[in-house]
Amino acid sequence: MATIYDVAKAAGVSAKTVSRVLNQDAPVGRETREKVEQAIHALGYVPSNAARMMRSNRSGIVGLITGAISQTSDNPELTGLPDLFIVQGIQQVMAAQKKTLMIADTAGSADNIPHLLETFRQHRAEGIIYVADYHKQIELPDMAKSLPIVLANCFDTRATPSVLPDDKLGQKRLVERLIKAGHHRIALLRLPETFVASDLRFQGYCDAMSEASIPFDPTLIPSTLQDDDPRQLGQLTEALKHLLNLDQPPTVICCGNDKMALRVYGILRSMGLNIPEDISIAGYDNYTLIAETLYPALTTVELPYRDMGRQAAELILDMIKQADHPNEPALIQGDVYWRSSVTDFFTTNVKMFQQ
Amino acid sequence: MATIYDVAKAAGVSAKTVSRVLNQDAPVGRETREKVEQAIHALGYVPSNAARMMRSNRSGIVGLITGAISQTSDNPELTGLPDLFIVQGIQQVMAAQKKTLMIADTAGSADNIPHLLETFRQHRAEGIIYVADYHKQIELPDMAKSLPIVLANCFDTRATPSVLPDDKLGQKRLVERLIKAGHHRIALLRLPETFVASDLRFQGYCDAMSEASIPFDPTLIPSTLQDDDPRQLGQLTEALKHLLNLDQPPTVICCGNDKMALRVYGILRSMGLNIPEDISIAGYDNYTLIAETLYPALTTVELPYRDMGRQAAELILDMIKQADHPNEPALIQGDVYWRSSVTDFFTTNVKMFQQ
DNA sequence: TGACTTAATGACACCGATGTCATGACACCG
DNA sequence: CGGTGTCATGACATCGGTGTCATTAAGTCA
Repeated sequence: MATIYDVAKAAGVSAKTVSRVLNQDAPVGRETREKVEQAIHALGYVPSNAARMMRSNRSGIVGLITGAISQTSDNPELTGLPDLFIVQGIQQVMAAQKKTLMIADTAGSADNIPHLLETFRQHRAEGIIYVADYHKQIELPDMAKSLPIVLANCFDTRATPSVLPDDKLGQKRLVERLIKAGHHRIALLRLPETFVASDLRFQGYCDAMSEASIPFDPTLIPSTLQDDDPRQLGQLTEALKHLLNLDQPPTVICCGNDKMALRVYGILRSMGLNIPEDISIAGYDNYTLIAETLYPALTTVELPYRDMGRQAAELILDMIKQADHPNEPALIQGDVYWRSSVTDFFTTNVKMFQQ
Repeated sequence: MATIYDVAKAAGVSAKTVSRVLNQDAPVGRETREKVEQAIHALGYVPSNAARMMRSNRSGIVGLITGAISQTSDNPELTGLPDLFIVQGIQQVMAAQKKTLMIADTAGSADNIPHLLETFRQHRAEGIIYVADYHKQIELPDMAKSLPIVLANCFDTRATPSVLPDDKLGQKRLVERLIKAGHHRIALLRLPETFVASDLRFQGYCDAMSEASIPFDPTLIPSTLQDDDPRQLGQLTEALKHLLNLDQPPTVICCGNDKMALRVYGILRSMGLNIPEDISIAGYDNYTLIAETLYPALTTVELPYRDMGRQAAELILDMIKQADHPNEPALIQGDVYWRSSVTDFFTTNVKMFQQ
C-alpha cells in the first residue's frame, strides 16, 4: 500500500506538501496541488488512519456495545430488533459527524464486556454507548469508569447518563386516544412484572383513566402473565375469557406488546370474534412487521428506537467534547399509530351522519 | 493515557522488555515479568492499536458493509433482520479469531459504498464482507477490486466469491416432506418474480413434485403477486379463492414467506376456515417471531442466515491468508421446521390407530 | 577449558502521518 | 529601497509501539 512518501516522490514534492493537500490546512500552489492529486489518484493512495491517529491522538472512534447480534438465539421473546433500530439512529448521527462506529457484541454474556472495553481502549475509542435489548436496569463493571459512556434503552444505579423510552407517557397517550375515540371500558394485558415497562405503562394507563375521571376497575387488568413459555397461550386465553365474561366487558384490549396482540388476534378469532367489530385491540412497540401485516392493521404505540439512538449518539458526542453530563435520564416520546384494529366510535358516527 | 515508556520507567526496565511481556514473543525473567505486570496494572496501561498497527502493518480489521441498519425504514417488506442474523454469524467467527469487525452502513443508498470502502482502506481493513438484505444480484463499484471481498446473501456477474441460501433445495425438501405427510395437491404462492428466490423455489417445488411422479398442475400456482402494497391483500384473497374453488383444491398451501403466511392466516380465518383442519399452510424463512407466535405454529423452511454468516466469515479469513478464492457460490442449506400448521395424514392415522 | 548455544535484556531505527520551525520568493507600504 | 507580511515549500522531530541487532551472563558440549 502506497504511503505519503511514495506520493511525494511521484509528485516531486515533500511529504509535508502532500499532507497539506490532503488536509487543506495551508495554502498550496494550484500547479503543485494538481500534481499531487494526480499522484494520489495514480497510486491509489489512502492515508493510514493509524499513523494519523498516532500523531493527533484522536481516534474518531466511538465504541458500541450491544447484545443485538447474538441475543436473538437464546431469547425468542426478544428478536434483537430493538437494538438494531437504536444502532441505526446512532449510525446516522455518527456518519454525519464523520465518526467511526466500532460495534462489539456481548455474545449473550455480560462477562465479555470487560474484554470489549479493553478492545475499545486499544483502539483509543473516545466514548462508548451501551445498548440494551429492552428497557431494563443493568450494572456495568467498574472498568467502564474511565471513558465517557452513555446507556441506551437501559439505566443503572450510578446515574450513568442514559436514554430511555417514555413508556408511561406512551401508554397514557394511547389510552387518552382510546378514550377520545369513545372507549371507556379499557382492558390492559400487562407484560410480566420483571419488565420495567410493565409498571410504567400501567402507571400511564392509570393516569389517563383518572384524568378522564373514569374510575379504576381492577377486573379490567388481569394478573400479569408469567412467562413467555407455550403455556402463556393458555394463560392468555384464560385472561381473555375472564374479560369477555365480565358484566361490562371491555370495548378495547391494550396488549403488552405487538407480539401479544398477534396471539390475541389468533385466540379471539378461534373464539369466533371479529376485530374490531366485536372488540378492539391495541398493541405496543409499533413492530411494523406485525402491526402493519396483521389484518386489520394494529393500533399501537411506537417505541422510538431510532430517536433514542440519535439522542444517545448526540449525548456521547457532547460528553466527548465537554466532560459535562446530565444527571437525569432522557425520556424519549413515541407516537401513537392509529390503525384499523380499534373502532373509533366518534369517526364512525360522523360517517354515518354524513352518509 | 499511559504509554509503554511510562510502564517501562515505572518497572525500571526498557520499553522493549515491556513489549515482550505484552506479546510473549521472547523469554522474560519471572521477576521482571511480575514487575512489569504490576506497573501495567497500576498505570491502567492499554497498548495503542494504532502504534502497533503502524509497525506490523496488520490491522486485524475486517470491514462489513450492510444495509441492515438503515434499510428498515424505506422498505417495510424487509425488516433488516436477515442481515442481522448474518452479521451475528460473522461476529461469532471474528470474535473467535480475535479479529475486529468494523461495521458500516449504506444508509439505504448504494452510492455510499465507495465512501465506506475508502474508510475501510484508511483503517487498513484486511478484507470486506458485503451483506445484502435478501437474496439478490448486485453490482459492486470497481473500487472493490483491491481488497479481498466476500458477498453474503447476494452475488454479482464477476464471480466474486459469495455465500447464498439454497432456496431451491429448501423448497424441494419442504415439498418432499409435505408429500411424505400425505399431501399431493400442493399449492405454491410465489414471491414476486423480481426476487431471485421466487424462481429458485419454484424449481425446487417442481423437482420434488416430479421426483414423486406427481404431475405438474399449473392451476395450483397462481400468478405471482405484484408488489407489497396494500392491494396485495386483495390479490392474495383472489388467489386463495381461486385455489379453494378448484375441483380438487389443494390440501396445503406453500406461501412465499412467513409474512405472506401471516396474511393468509388472517384471510382464511375471515373466510371461516380453520388451519390446519380445513387446509394446511407452510411458509418460508422460519422467521420465528411469526412462525412460532402464530397459532397454530407455522411449518416453514429456515433461511440459514447464521450459517451463511459463519461461512462468509471463514471464507474471507481464508482469502486474507491465501489470495486463493473459490469460483462457485457456496450454497447453504436450511432445515425444514415442521410445526402444527400442516396436517400430517400419516402421523394422524398412526395416532388414530394407537388410540 | 574453549567454542557455542540459550536466556535475558537494552539501544536504536523505523512504521506513516503531522506539528513546528525555517527558508526563499514576492508583494506592499511608507 | 529596506522592512514587513503573506505565500509556498521543505527539513526534521515526534507520536507509541515493534523488529533488528548487540551485549552480557549462564549453561552445554566436545
